[in-house]
Amino acid sequence: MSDIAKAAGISRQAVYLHFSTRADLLVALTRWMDEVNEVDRHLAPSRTAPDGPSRLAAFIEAWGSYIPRIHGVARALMDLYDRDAEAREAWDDRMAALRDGCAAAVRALSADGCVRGDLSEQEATDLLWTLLSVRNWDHLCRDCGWSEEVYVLRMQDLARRALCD
Amino acid sequence: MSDIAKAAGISRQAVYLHFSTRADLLVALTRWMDEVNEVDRHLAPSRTAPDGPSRLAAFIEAWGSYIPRIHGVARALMDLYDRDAEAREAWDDRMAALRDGCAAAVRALSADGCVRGDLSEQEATDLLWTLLSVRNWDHLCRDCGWSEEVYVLRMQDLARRALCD
DNA sequence: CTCTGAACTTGACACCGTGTCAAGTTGACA
DNA sequence: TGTCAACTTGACACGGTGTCAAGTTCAGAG
Repeated sequence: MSDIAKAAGISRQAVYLHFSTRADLLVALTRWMDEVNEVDRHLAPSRTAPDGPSRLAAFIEAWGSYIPRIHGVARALMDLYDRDAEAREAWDDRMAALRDGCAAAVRALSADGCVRGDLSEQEATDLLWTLLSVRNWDHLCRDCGWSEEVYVLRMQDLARRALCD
Repeated sequence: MSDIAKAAGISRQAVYLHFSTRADLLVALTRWMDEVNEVDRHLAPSRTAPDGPSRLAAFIEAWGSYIPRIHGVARALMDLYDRDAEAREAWDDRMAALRDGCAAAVRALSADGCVRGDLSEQEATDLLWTLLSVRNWDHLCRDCGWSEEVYVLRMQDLARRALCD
């Protein structure tokens, strides 16, 4: 909070005039970032994709270009996850939104008959949701040094292999 | 530290007679758990597997039965990661060990000519390493409610699909 | 049997970060 | 000119980590 106040050029106490707690600030920040980043506009190509596989690819493409922009806040939010109920709620809410996207992609695949027979829609969604986690992006792009482009390409490929016959 | 002292039936200060910091304690705990869990013995079936694919499967099997036992400590160590250099070192060390296992599995696959042509050995290792992360286990087995058996089966399948033609 | 030293005790204290509170300042604008 | 919101300084409580000092307990070596 001191650092934030310093960066904003106000006193530490003044920050509390706007956000009641550190978690509250982070939550407001996520909301603001969603607005600024125009999530819906980025997701449009995914929703209008002609078939299951291209919808999956477009979704991963959108997600892959979104993560780097929210990454810092996401990390801070994850850090608070175990210690603050509001932060947990905010994070769970964002992750639920991601899961919805995954579920929609899986349904589109399923409608095209592309999903493996031995995988329930739920399991397929779980799997995709896990593959696309922020942690995995972090691991591949930060720890392993993959570029964002390579991440998207490899993840598109991986998801298709994981979910389709 | 208070909780640990209470659980051990000694005073909080006495804990510091044995472990200089919280991180030091966690690091010692990981070492001790590795001994108790006989990591090497569990990894033996993987090392003696007749071919690449079965080595991969055996490795994932071993890892999948190992994670639940270290999970609590792993979480605590991950939590300290950003705040304590020693904890970071300990965690990185364990993850490097996991990566070695992944690299060995990839080499075994490669020797059998099973690895996809468009994937370098390093990329394949990165991918497997990411798939097998503790976070992913957490996500699938805790958040998604997969059983440990299902995790192993699905992950074996996923890894094969991800790495092989 | 006594002395020593290791393991432990109690009871302080410093430091840091979060969050709270009170009293005073500044400046726009009705 | 007076009011109100945004801000200031300066204090404080609380919880967690880590430190320090002084005293206790007890097994075992001499």
